[in-house]
Amino acid sequence: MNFIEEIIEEDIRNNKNDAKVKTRFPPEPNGYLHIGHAKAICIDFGMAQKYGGTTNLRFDDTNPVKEDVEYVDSIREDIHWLGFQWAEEHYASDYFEQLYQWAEQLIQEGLAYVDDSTQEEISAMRGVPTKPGTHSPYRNRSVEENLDLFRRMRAGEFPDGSKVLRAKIDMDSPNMHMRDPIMYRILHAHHHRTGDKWCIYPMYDYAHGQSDSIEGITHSICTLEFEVHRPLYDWFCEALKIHHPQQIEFARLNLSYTIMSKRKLMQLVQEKHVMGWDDPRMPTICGLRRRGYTPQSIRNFAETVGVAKRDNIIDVSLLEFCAREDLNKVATRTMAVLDPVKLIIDNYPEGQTEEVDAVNNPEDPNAGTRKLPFGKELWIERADFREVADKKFYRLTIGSEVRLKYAYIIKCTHIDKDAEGNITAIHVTYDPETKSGLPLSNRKVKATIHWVNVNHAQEAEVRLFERLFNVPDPDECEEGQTFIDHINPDSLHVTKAFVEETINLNNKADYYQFERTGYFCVDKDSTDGHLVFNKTVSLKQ
RNA sequence: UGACCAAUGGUGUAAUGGUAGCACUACAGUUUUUGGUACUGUCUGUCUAGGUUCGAAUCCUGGUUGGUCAACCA
Repeated sequence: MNFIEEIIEEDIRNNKNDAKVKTRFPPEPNGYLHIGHAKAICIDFGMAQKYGGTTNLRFDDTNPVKEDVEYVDSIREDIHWLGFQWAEEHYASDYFEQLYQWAEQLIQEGLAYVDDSTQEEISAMRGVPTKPGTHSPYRNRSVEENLDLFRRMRAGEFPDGSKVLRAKIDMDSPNMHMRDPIMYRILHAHHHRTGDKWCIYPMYDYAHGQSDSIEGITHSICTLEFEVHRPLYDWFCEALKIHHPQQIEFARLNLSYTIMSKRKLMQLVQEKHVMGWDDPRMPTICGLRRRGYTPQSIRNFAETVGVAKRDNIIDVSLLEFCAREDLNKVATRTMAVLDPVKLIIDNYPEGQTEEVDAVNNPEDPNAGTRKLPFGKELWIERADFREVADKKFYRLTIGSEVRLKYAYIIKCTHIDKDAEGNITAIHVTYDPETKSGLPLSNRKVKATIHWVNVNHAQEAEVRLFERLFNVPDPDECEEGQTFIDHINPDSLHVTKAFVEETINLNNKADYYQFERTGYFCVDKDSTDGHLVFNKTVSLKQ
């Protein structure tokens, strides 16, 4: 049981909130969701599910200059894809009028004032964490003057940045957020939902807790950096005498060999270090989706990393483990040769083709079988043959035997080479008595290799991905460096492969395992005559 | 020279005063028509110094280390 569950169970025992649980996931629509958000989503929705409650989706759209509907749509899609359904969809901007009324109420009670100081002056008066701040000369304006000014702010009488509304709290507080925090700023900006109705916009601290309160949220779960905001969250709820949700903070997810900051991910996209937000190398949810991760694997990952308050860097190998674990159960097996070399069965009848049975998924009997065309000339992996083999290599070498999966046991006799010494063909003989299913096929051989028929395979593009960064913590930089300097210049390899001809856009599985190689999925760049596969993750070697 | 938060194997995370466990990683072995899967095993841990207690990873005090906070961002 994690510490959030402990808090919730304690609250239920004490019949707090009538023993109900209601959470929310509150993204700002200013970027795409990433694996860190996936963790938060799994916690927000997971806690409510576990305790019989519901979860709202609320867009924290209080800053019109950064936000856009493009992001709203992608966020909705990503949450659904992950497998969660929100009870209600809300927008902080839906509460602007209520928030405004509450602001007037605080002014009436002498708890808020309009400040004409410049940004620089306010910053200077706020002081530093180790030294108290000083009072603004506007701090003791009358209620009437404050009210008049605030109403004229709303009416649009003042230019951007000329005035702000501040809460009157404590300029001596060791917590910077309590030093008369700004509640409203003037922004003559077009909002993606409210249009030009408003020219003053509430700050996060003035909007978030009250939005939670309006929705009747019981447990407002967020990341650690908001811990210092909690006294302010509490202050507004108390000052307004409204329902007071409990803010609970947990440590955000960090993943080795990647970055998680929205700003930096945006930079990767804008500077074209990647193909887009959904580039399979990106830690975004849409990137992982395109990479071939299953929603289940991401949910398992979020469950496995746990929830605590200590800073962490999760090893990407755990994410990869979760991918393999789920993909092993659901991926359709197929034969694909990524680095082909021709194999010729010299004693196999010229022009003959026979069908062999192949299992679609050994982990799932219901997945059935399919027929594969076997013949005299096959493609096999170049790496499955070695001219000089050491003891640990037990695949094909001159004089040795291996099994061609679902077909025959073969023995290598000799090889052809070109002028440069590259192997152009591998000659073998087969034993007709060893066809899979026949009694003699049970003979022990050291290895089984995969193949595709030269005359039946189709060519496909395969995109292989390496880590986007070549250091575990790309944010750790030497003087004068940035995370950009840690980008792995070799993170994308595009190659041609031969795959079974049965796969096409009308007849494709969601997830494939290329036997003995790894997990792959069909990329959206595919067209009818040209399949593109993305490698999700290798099989464990 | 501030306040707040946190410290358990290489990485995460449990143990809520009573046998330090689990997962990943790494390495061995068994099974296998995928060098996959499954199964078994091995290695490695309570930041530090005191205190309370029959007994401390757990409670207390000091220290050390890491993180957060000084946007009209969220």
